[in-house]
Amino acid sequence: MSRSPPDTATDAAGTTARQARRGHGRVTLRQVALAAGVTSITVSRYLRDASVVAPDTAARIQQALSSSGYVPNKQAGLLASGVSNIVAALLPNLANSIFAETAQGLSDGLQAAGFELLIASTGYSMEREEQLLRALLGWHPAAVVVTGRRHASGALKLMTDARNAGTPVIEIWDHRVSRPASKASPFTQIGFNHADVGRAMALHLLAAGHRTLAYVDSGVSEDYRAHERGTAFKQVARAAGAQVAVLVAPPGDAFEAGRHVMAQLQTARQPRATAAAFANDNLACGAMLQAQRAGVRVPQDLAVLGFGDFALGRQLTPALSSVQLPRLAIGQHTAQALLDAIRMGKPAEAASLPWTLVSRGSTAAD
Amino acid sequence: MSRSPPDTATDAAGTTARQARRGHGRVTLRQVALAAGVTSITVSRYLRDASVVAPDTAARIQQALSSSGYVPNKQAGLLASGVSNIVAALLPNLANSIFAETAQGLSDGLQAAGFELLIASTGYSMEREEQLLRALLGWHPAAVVVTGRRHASGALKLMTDARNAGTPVIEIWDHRVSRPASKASPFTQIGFNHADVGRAMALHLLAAGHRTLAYVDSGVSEDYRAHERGTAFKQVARAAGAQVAVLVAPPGDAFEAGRHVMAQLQTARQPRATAAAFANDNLACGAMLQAQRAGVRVPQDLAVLGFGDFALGRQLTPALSSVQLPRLAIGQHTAQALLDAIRMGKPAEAASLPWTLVSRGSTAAD
DNA sequence: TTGAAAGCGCTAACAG
DNA sequence: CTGTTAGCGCTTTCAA
Repeated sequence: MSRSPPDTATDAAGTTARQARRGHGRVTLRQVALAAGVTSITVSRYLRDASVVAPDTAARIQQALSSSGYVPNKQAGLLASGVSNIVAALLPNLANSIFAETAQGLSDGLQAAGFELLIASTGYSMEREEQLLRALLGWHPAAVVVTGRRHASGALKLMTDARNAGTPVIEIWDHRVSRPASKASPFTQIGFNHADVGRAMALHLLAAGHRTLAYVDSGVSEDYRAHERGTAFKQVARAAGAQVAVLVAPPGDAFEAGRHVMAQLQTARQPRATAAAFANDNLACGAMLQAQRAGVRVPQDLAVLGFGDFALGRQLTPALSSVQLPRLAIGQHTAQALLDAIRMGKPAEAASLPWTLVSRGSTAAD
Repeated sequence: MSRSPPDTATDAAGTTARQARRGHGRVTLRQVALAAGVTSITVSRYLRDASVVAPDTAARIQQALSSSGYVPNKQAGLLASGVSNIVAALLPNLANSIFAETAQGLSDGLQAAGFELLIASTGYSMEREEQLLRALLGWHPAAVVVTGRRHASGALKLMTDARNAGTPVIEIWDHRVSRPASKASPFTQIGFNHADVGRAMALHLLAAGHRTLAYVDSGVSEDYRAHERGTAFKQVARAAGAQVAVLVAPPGDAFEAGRHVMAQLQTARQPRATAAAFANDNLACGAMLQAQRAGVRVPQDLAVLGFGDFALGRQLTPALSSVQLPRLAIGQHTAQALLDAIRMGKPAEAASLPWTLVSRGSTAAD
């Protein structure tokens, strides 16, 4: 006998035509169709709406399907149909409960409508945001969700291109009315105005009679929303004739940072603040725990105001005053707006969502 | 003039041949190629390794590329190449810091290797896990990560099929040596043995002299790992002659639940427990805060032991004793194991990762 | 170093 | 109700 080429390459012609030339061992629609004695398109139709095929055909397809372990290939499906059921979302962070709840709201709303959520966290880095955005856009998502209105220029270009190609692009967790007529952000915003919150925080403390204030900013220097709240806080307080010191929390564990800042506040040489507002509740809680340990009375010696209204703050004694945010609502609302936009083929509608400053023991006036 | 059909349907025939028959307005490889005066395949090669094309060709391609806003279509790319760079991961929950850190570890490890993470949360529901698994498998991921070793039967079938098709499947957050020879789990496990932890928790409290114990189980009934810790805790404690009451935390906010359980412990008719172990740190912290409020001294009146070692527990006074877990390590290790497995074409290797019971003030013996 | 042809697995469009 | 044909955008294989 003559030697045949490497034995993987024998005559080949046999096995159901060109069976395994590039395939990857997975069951395809055609294999299911063959087993059911129909063509792929019929199975494809059955899969989307079983009622469009004849009952007995349906039965055979069902049979073939369940004995095969078929899993539809989405790459192929989306490529062929051109419609994507993916929504790409970029959040600064998933560990933080603030964004986790938003993700939950988004996820739930989309899941119910048959969309899938491709999610990634940027760690507050704009550079990483751009990279991730580029990668996620490769999936040609039906919509894109990003956090905030500040982005790297490359990211902005990608967002603009996507929007021009008809993909809804939504910026969440911020909402800022466009300036005069200049460079109004061209993307839909769903969130709230952080400067408004900063002002409300200042007014709350001023109303309780405080005239020497501190604002403790986030240690995450890229968290511009925290800075905006701080800036507005400072402006209002100073306009009212109060003194304001702005401190920046050290990076790392937020509880620890809060403790540290509290210790710092107590040893300040300048006139000692009688009230402090924090960039988030974790910082504020850390500060409260430190106060407890150091014998600083809250609110008598120092009033403490947080941001975010996390579960923990409500459990402290005294309970922490804070700003309750539409965490879940942002996600839910965004999901809804996205779905509407996708269906209508129009950009999504912007929305300003409500927040509430909740006054509790930690800022009670005597 | 004769009326033309609805004015969207005028002659149309013009635009660059069959241009818009099914296309979707996005820039394709071919458009870039046309602009650069080459064919698509050349651009494709350039994109993967710029050095394989002639320098001047490369220059023109680069030029065409950057002036076009081209974003590669991954659907098409993966379909054609048959290799996926997606890793699908299913976690019970993203809000909880315990899993968020694992996600972070996974994400970082995969990102560095050019893989993308498709992540979804099951809310501890096996049914949802199965649905999500089915959906995620449609992307034909390079590997699959699920949480725990218990799954719905449909999910198990999917996992088995995937593994048989050569896709590494890893179960994280658990590690249980296979029983005699019976139904050893066929999937790679990366995590730790929860019964071991439960035993260590009991031994720790017994060693401090406690003989009347309580175990506060998670209110999430599907969290079998918490139950396993509880069962082991009970067995060891009873074997040592101690009394053990098992309580179940109410569902809902964990801090609140912890408070509630603490109140319950103090009004129990049975012999009052002198030490309580909790299914997680959030419950334990809620209990500590309630104790503080109710004047129960920790550890003198009641020793408290948590699980998870969350940042908050360390800030309380006294600091919470807890079990420090390889949260991040599970993610990192899994990423590494996955990558090795994908490259080697072998199943990933199982691993038991270390944890530590950290003794602090809340369980200090007098 | 570049191109032509074929095909990944699926679905749109039009028959029948 | 079902099949045929073509093609989504990219990559593989082979040839030049």
